[in-house]
Amino acid sequence: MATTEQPAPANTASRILDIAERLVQTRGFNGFSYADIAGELGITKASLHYHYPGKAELGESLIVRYAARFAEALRRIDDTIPGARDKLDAYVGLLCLCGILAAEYQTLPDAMRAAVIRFFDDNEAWLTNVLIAGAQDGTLRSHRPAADGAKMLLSGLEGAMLVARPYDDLQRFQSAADGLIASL
Amino acid sequence: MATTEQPAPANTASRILDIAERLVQTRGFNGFSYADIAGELGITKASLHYHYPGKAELGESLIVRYAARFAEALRRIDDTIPGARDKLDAYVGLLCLCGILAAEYQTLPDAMRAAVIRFFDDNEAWLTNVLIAGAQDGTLRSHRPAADGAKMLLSGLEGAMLVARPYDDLQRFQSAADGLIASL
DNA sequence: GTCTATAACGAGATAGAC
DNA sequence: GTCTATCTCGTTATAGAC
Repeated sequence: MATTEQPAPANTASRILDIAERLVQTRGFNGFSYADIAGELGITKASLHYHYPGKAELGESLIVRYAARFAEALRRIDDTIPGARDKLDAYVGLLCLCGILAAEYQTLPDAMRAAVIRFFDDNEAWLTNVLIAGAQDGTLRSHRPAADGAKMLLSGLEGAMLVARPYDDLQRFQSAADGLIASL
Repeated sequence: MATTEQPAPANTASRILDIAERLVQTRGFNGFSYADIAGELGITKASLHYHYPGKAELGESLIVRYAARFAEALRRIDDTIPGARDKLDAYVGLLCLCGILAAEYQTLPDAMRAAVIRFFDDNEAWLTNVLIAGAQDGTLRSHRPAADGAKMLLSGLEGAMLVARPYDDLQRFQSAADGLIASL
């Protein structure tokens, strides 16, 4: 039964995060307000404060959830994709939220700053492992230490997202990303 | 006479831009207010509106001046540095303002958006020329079309600035930049 | 060219009823 | 859990005196 089953409508708290996440990615953390979320969700600003006492807590929950999902996605890549190069291709499709938060870093609440740093550190560690594995099995050239390559790759991909943003051009991002990976 | 000559104290209008430029680079365009500038300059917020009617006009003047200075610096590089690789090293030292504006793009006044796009386009054109020259005289490898290399280099450098920001680590940026250029 | 004073608005946030 | 009502603050901006 229940042949017309819909995906369970998420509870309010997570729907708030869904909307906030989209707004952060397009306008930055300082570029949206409680009013934006409330309007879109059809409830009042006051109700938002029931779920998240303040915008800092909302932002922290946001980035914690994002980091957890990201870590899970990385695990899935590790479990299902063998080749280093293919792993990197899959990785490119994940990256999103933290670039814009890096740009806003100086104006973010403390808890969010720490989470942003942690996110980059985790990404770098994961990338380093992939580059090491790729160098060992010969699928990637290794002209430099894997840790340096990981830093450059992360920087390059975040930058490609950043620059592609004004052009509103996903293709621009994808080809820059492809070029970066091809150079490894 | 005038042995103790100081650099002529800039007029108010340009001192406003000086302060605003520094604030944009650290906090983003939406991360500072007229009050910040007024406080630092020792005048009132109202006086700022005499020089720049609104924040959008201030932002536009800011980026126009920045782009002009940047173009002049590029000309100087072209005039004084022969090698493609050395040109790129000098270029890395210039880059600064526009990365953070790219991140904020969706929330910028229209006039600023256009200027941001123009800035990236100009940079890409200049880089493309340098890469072509370097390929012709053999000082740079040319594994891909110069225009693609220019896009990747610009993205990579802006990204390196972006990611280095939370770590407050100029060395991190410099080594990423060196690595990018070395890969050419 | 700079000031005081104030307008007009939007932001995040709180109290208390339902 | 959501509402109405209100508060406080910071923001951009304007009017008009000096």
